Amino acid sequence: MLKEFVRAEIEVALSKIEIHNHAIDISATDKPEFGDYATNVAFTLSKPLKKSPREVAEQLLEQIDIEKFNKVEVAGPGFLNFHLKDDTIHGVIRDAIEKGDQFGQLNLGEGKRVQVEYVSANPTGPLTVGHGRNAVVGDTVANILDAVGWDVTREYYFNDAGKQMRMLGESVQVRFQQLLGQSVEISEDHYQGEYLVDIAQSILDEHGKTASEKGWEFFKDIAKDAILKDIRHSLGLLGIEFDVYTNEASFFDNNAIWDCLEKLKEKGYAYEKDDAVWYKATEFGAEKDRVLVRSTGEPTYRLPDIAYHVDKLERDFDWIIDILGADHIVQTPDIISAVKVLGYDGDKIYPLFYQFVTLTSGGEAVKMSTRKANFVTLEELINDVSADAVRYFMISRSTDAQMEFDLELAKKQSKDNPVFYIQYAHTRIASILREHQGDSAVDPAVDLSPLTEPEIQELIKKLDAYTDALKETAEHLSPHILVNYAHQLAGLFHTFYERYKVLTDDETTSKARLALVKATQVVLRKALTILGVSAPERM
RNA sequence: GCGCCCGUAGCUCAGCGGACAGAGCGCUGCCCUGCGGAGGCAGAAGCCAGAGGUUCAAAUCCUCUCGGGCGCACCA
Repeated sequence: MLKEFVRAEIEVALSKIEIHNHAIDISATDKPEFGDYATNVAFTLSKPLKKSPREVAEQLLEQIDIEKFNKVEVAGPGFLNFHLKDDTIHGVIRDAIEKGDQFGQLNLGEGKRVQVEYVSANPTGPLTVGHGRNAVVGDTVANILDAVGWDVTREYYFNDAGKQMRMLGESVQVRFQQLLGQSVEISEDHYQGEYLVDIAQSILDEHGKTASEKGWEFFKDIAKDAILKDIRHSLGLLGIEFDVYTNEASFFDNNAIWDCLEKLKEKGYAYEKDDAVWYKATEFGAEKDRVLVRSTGEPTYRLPDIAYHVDKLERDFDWIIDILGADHIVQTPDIISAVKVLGYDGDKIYPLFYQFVTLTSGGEAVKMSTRKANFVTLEELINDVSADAVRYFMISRSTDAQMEFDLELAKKQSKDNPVFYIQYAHTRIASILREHQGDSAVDPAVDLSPLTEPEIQELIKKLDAYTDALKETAEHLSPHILVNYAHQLAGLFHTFYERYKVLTDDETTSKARLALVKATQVVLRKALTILGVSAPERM
């Protein structure tokens, strides 16, 4: 890495003036006259050395091995600017071609086990656009951790127990009865969606009128299976698959929830009041205590959630990441504190919150409620703008940012989606390689000295920055950092492509540029793969 | 009322302690007989919500104010 090359030289220079273990910040510069990389160490050393930043910089400059650089100079109030030698920069291309898929690998996870739980949508209806952000963020975070050396388990928590499932069963039952011509009204609490009419119809087709003698559980089971199948289909379109599905109902079946409840009572963190069982959340700073078991005897979602997290911790993960919408911020601390009360290491649980996508259509707000059935399904969106565009959109911004998504605009502009800009760069590369006898023409030992143009050197430095981008993306669990990186890389490639021909009259130049193109493909492909976006040969 | 996130170009958003603030879309004008124009180049467009503070250095950190979103269920 070029940055590390610079860092090492600064460390040597610092040690000559008896400074050790001082943090060195190096940044890529945004102006050519500032060189390739710059450091601000002179500022941070200014105080301890009791000298002005400029003086420190001058002193440090004397200790730098100038021979290893094209030029090193003090600039502005005390920046130290490094101009690299062409040969140093060219090393990046050789590295990328030689290592291929192994280029820029990091092993931050060291094979440790992480579980990423995402989507976990209730099986009460099709996935909406809102679920899409959860799904794509979760899947990409899993890809990132996988790329960076973690042993990743992707998991979907399936809420197939509780009150909402009864509502689902009853809703389908009502629809079924309506199909038989009975005058039954669907109630306010029920799920209103048309998709339940379809399910009711399929039940009628398959089981006939006799099904009317069955209870709501019968309708619930069929509906649940049909909806799960539909959810998996939608996710499949985005290339999302899970390693493990955990059913909420299993924690009822094996009594895990009641074991948890007993232990919480024993430890003094659960108590009875008004016929309900409460969790002493106030002990951990919450505003009020929370209900674990309703006065009806039915647990709230909280109790199985606690049992589920105990289950996760017993499965020996080193890290547990829950991908959650902003509406879950208040309740998550309860789960973590409860798990700690039960003797587990709750600090292993990391909730990753994302802000909501608000939907508009031609400027008009579109509300999303599965129960009221006025939603746009994820699958509709995928069909309208393509899976790649949906994935790109969902992770192109910080998870902390609320996003506005205009359906009409998205459909109209789907060709202008930035994802195609990145993919087009890859397509151009693939096309060039086709025209030039493909990979076989790329020689890692080729003479790269013709690559002196500033635009080309910018591109090479960006290739080198891949590892930094990946590291930052993984450390912050922020997919959008890698998205921005890929976009910048594609931009620099397009500039290069417009300005310089790969096939020229000069064979040395052609070979060198071909190597650059190949190196760019290696890196672009790696980034796109992690983002879950295809790297097409043709578009 | 309390908690969490956000207020940066007309719109959607990057930048989150460093040297004159960026991208995409939209707008204006250029560039295809040669590796794919889903592209490139140039331009217009910003008191980085406001006010204090910390720092050699603040869009970036702290405090307050004003806007917007999401929560604060015996729904999940």
